[in-house]
Amino acid sequence: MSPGAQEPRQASRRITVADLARAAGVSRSTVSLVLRNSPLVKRETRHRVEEAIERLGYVYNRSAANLRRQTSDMVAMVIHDLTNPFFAELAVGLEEALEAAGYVTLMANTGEDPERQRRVMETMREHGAAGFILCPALGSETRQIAAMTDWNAPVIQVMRWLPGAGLGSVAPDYALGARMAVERLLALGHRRIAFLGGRMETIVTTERVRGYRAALDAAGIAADPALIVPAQVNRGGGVEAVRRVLALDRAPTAALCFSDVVAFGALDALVAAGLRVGRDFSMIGFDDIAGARYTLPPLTTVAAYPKELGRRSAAALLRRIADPSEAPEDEILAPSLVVRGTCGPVPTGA
Amino acid sequence: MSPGAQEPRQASRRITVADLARAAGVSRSTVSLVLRNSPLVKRETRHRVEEAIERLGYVYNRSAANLRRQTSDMVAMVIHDLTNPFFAELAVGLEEALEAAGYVTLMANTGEDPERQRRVMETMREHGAAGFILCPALGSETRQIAAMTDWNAPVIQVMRWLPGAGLGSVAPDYALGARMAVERLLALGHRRIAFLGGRMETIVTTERVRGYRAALDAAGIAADPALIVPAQVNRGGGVEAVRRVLALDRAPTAALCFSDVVAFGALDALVAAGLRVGRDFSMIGFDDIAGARYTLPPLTTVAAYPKELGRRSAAALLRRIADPSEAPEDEILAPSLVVRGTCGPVPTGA
DNA sequence: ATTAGGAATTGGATCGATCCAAATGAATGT
DNA sequence: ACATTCATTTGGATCGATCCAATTCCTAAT
Repeated sequence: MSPGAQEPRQASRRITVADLARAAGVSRSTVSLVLRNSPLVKRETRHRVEEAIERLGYVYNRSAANLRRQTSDMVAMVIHDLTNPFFAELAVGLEEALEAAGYVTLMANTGEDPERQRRVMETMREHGAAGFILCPALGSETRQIAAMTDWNAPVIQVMRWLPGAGLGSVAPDYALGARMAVERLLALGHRRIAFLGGRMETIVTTERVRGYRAALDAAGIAADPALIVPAQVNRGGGVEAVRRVLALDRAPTAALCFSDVVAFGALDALVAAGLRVGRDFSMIGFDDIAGARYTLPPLTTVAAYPKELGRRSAAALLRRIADPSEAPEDEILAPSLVVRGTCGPVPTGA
Repeated sequence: MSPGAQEPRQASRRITVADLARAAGVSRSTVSLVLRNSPLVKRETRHRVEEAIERLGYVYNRSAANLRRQTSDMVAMVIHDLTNPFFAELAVGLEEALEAAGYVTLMANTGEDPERQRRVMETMREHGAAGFILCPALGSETRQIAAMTDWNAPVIQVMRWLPGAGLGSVAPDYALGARMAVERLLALGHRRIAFLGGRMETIVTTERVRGYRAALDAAGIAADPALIVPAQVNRGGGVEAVRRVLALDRAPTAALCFSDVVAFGALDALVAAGLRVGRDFSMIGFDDIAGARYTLPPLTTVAAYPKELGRRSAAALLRRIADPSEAPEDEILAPSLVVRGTCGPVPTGA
């Protein structure tokens, strides 16, 4: 290529309905009807317009259409941590359902920063998002979130929720899930059962601990505070928490982990300590993320169905968009216990 | 609440610049100047308008503004698998950088479906996305992707790329990373080194295998085809691949895994087989995702810096948006080897 | 030939903000 | 008092598609 022969980008004017109208010899109105698949247009006219669309390489402008129609086909998804596999799966289920319904997804990751959360939600509002799926960042102020009720776009909280925000939510029954898990361990004869990982500032943790306590209570066992070990919600947290409880005078024989990811770390730490998981020590995770079935032994866990949760929240949001007068609902999904290989009867020595 | 007392949602008309103008006793133009922080408006006028904004609860309409200005502040991010932690981290870095630059992110997960990919990209185009970040689904047709060059919005491919699409890309130097890893293993005395996981249909895999081969070649070692074991890119794949190579007549003493996630599974399988990783068997992962530092022993791996990759691709895209005449570039990031605990000298018995 | 009725099409106004050229206001200099 | 300059402000047109009421075109019935 000769020097300076840089092809200047042809800044050709955008093709609009007016251009199509001219090319097809009809009015803008007719073109618009064709674009929206109206049955009003004569077959032959439709063909002429479609031919023009093809020939001129027309691209429909959704923003312009939405402006005029006073509608929106964008939904905002505001998540606090997409690198958490649970949320990633949720996000995928959500996006899939929204796409199928003809919506596009505006995504933002807040990284647990309430200020960033406020900012991105404001921006998305200015973009005219038809609705919001929100997993609130830690430290979100109820007052601020509750103020969204008069944003005239519905909001659904997922996974976490702010009590009293009055917005509607979709989440698993954490307490029930934890209770089911602990009951299983109790049935296997375990009496010293730990709760590993999680942060007591989050409702997700407090709910799970509540279920854990309820199961012990029901069995007439006093919960030992030393066996409740909050820790980071990642592999490191699991390793750390296991080390902590194994150092105890009377170590537990079983544990419910805050999440599968924590359980992964816990598993590693137990193996490193020379314990055979499923025989010397029993363990249950929470979430049933995709990786859970591949640990060795495969992880017994409380399935929270993240993808399904995403689909449900999409459905709930779309319902509210379709009929805004409908009152916000709190949808609670029943978890189930997926029994794999990490649990066994309490060791005789213990 | 008495029956039928359902508060009808106040469908109050949207507040517009015209309303503000009326309320503040100025023209629409002046209001618009205030909204855009123009230095032209007198301080006192600005205050009056700002007061009106506050009082009426005005919400800026970005779509309308973008329509008139013939610009867009939306960027499309089309990813094939968000549940892969590597991509999740990449997505987070990307979104963070875009948000900081004042853009919002349109997100879609294609789940490796080229047809869905085509569909969502078309939709995002109709929404007027200013640019595209694309991690192409397996089986994407080069022809179709290459056609995006005249979409008049820049496209950057991340992680994967279609050779000859002429679009620009950002990716780590996979071959170099693999080569570095294998060279390390060679330096430790290993001679039978496996490559575990990956799918030969993806360029990511072929590039990594290329680097693996190059290192062996340079050391004068003939690559044994039996030691190259493609497998699913998840924990299960790692477990499977390890089982396969351990069953070999002459099992390897070390392995480079396609990714960290594969390495997680491989680690489990090695431990289950009674091998002490880092002593009896050496292993290197690829990616350095957040979980890599928490395995036991901590995983030695090739760092590909997913978050940084996200930031880089955002930067590259923004550059191209700012100056579309700039030619597409292929940006290749140097990986580095993060040495942790999974490698050691070749066992004497071997 | 005329009319009625449905099918198909259309022009002009509209959604909300911005651009542009032009007008107004205030302040200074002669 | 008048011209000149600079700082502010402004109406009307515009971005691209859609709505609406009204019109034109057909076909069939009288």
